[in-house]
Amino acid sequence: MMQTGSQDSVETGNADYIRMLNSGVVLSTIHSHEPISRAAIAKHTGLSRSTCSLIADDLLQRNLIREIGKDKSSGGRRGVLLTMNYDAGVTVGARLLADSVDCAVVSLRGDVLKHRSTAISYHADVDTYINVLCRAVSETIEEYHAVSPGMPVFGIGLGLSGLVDSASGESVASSILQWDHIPLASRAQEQLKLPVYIDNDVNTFALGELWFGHGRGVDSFLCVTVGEGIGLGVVINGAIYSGSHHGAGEFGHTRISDDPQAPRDALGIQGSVEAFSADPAVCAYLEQQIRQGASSLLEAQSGEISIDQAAEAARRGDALALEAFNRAGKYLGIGIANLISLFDPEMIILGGEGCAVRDLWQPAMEETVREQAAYGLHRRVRWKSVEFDDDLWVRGIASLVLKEVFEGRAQVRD
Amino acid sequence: MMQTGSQDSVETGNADYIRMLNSGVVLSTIHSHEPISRAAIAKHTGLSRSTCSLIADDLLQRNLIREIGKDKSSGGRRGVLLTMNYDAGVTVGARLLADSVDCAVVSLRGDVLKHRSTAISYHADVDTYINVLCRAVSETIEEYHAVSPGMPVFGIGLGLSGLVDSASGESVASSILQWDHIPLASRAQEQLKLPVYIDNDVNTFALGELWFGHGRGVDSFLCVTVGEGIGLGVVINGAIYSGSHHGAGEFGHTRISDDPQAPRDALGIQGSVEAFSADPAVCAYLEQQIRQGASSLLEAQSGEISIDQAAEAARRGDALALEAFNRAGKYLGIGIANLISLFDPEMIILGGEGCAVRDLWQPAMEETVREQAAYGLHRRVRWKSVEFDDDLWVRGIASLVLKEVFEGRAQVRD
DNA sequence: CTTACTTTGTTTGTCTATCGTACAAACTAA
DNA sequence: TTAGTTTGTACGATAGACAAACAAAGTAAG
Repeated sequence: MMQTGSQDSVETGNADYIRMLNSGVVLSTIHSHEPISRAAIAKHTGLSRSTCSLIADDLLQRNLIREIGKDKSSGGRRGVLLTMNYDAGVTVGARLLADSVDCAVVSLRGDVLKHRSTAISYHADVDTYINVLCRAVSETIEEYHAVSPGMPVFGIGLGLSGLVDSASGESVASSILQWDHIPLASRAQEQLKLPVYIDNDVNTFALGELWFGHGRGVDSFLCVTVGEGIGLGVVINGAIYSGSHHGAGEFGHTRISDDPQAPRDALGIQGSVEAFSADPAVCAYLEQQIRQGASSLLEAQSGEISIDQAAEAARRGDALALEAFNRAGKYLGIGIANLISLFDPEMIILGGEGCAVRDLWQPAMEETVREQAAYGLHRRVRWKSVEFDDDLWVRGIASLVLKEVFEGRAQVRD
Repeated sequence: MMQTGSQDSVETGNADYIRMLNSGVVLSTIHSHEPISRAAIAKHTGLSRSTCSLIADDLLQRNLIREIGKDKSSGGRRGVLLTMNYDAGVTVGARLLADSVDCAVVSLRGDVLKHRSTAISYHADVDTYINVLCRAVSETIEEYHAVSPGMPVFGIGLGLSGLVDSASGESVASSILQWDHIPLASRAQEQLKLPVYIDNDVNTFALGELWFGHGRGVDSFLCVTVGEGIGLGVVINGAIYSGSHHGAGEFGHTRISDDPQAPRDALGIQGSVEAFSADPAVCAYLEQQIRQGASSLLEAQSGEISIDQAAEAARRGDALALEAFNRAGKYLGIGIANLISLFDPEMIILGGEGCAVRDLWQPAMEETVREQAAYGLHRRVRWKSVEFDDDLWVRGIASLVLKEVFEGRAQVRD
């Protein structure tokens, strides 16, 4: 044999494949309907009772699920209830930020068991950053193991902003960390001696919602995050969509204004959603208005205004601050209405740091969406929002590992 | 049995499913690499030679493929070459427009064999429209059968603008035909006694490109059509994406301007791509500028200006007309740059009636995209465009039927 | 022309996963 | 106690994929 041939990357089926497929279906049915009996799984999935039994036995042997007591009777023999085996081990999620690493141990239930933040000097070089990152992860695991000794760790998830090639484990481009084609996953894996998975942080946020949050059982939805930037995680057919070059979901950099005076975002793009509605944009707008003589509680402020100060002023009734948040909401609404027109999602989930002040911008956002969405599609969208919580970020990132575990690729010891 | 149970719509696998899957893979390998031998198919797909042989025999028996002579020898026994059996039958595609029906017989190769347009009185009621439509289809088939008697017709595809539920065969909402929840497919099927499939016309355009055009073998791409409106067909993972409520791809109605003076589109949305860049928008802009006293070759024009007149003036060097097309291109560029940021497609295909004057707006469009796309993602997009041709629309619509045939759901007689 | 070597397509036997049916166990209600 | 349900398992049938063996058909060298 000279060469294996040019193997197109098409998915073909065989007995193994079909078992993997059905196994995954059974597992996710248990995950989303637990506790549930074998017979009920059969009804839900359309698989035969015998097949479900065989698969369940297999999952029990692999220690991925557990039997816990019996169901109520529905007229006959009581079913044996199955649940995920959430105590089989834990996962780790770490969020890579410009000046710190947020690291957490997360249970298979999605509970954050240990969470710590480690400072990193701004613009540290790549080697230093990776070293500090790995030490932070190791120490977090050690601290956790001091309390729960011997608990297996399935793997480490890393989340960062920018373009990330999750398949190859490479950070392709990151505006915050200034990284360019860094083989992050393999380098971290070398040091940590555990499987490492990486992805864009907004994608992982969406993944967390898909596994644990509002997105459970929802086929396609969008996660819009508001904060330092504006992010978008796209879930289509129950899977993250990241485009052909890992660049899908750059919602913050889409333009919604043709005004030559419009502000610019971090990438220098003018009139983008981020340039109007991200936290820094709100602050910059306020500073500019005050410089131009607008009256506000904040004008006493010397120099830069923080988003917290702006929110406080707005809550005290400051007209200028209220208008600044309104404006942000309005432009975010234009962008989100565009998303609805393009993706027609089943659900939109709002998240991110900016949700802490959601009450200040959401009304304006919703009004704009109502005015603008084509064919009234916005009325069919289910809206959800998550209270801001750092745990949600790391939980989502840890879900990267979870996906491997639950899809049967990770081996679970006793 | 009280009820069948709540059958989630998850895809489970069994022996039939896997054969269908592999059959489809083999067929599409033949389609994209024909003529090709059984052994070469095995190399391409990763399936074993014996499986490929069995599947090929099955396809031969079902008359979907043919053996045509032998391959050149590559050192040993010569392989038997297989191709699609393009002569097994034909399909029909009909495009439903406000005042006419475009109907064509299309070969399995994608060639348009017979094409005719039938006028329909503007705003005819639903019953009348469907009757005229069905008669137009029947007559087109008859005319074709007069030349090629006895050729089997696999089915009819119908394409129309607006929201279309292709699964249930319902036209949910159509701004052009003023239809609301019309069970179009079943009603046409009753009269025509042939399987009828329907979808949004831009989706079918994309489908045509996926099967026959630039999209062959491309995993995810976007089709942007410019004309009376601005449309978008989204292909993700080799399949049309139409959203949760059939509303995905309403690109024309996304907003790219916050100017309170911005024009409105057919749905009344202000500052949308369609309001700036569709053909009527270009004409309206010209008329407005002339009313305001701008000088132009077109000012002699009494009343309305057509897009053809505008194009002619531009080609003669008329500064105002040139600027009008430039402006349309610039705004389309903003919209397309947004699409790149959101979808990160492998390829973008430009089509539609407006492509007849593409030279007048494309440079401005491309320049805007270059300036604006985040992370330079636009450089990785492959650009294609199709010369405007009415045949492309009906070919795409007929592909709806083709999909059924090639995926093995339609039965092929001898 | 003969021989050695390749490649293709088919045949055969083995393996595995699903499914339907049958059946025992477990439970309810009359 | 009995009749009827529901659950979980066991067993045989079926179907698909695959590997290995094999015959057919070709090439190339001597």
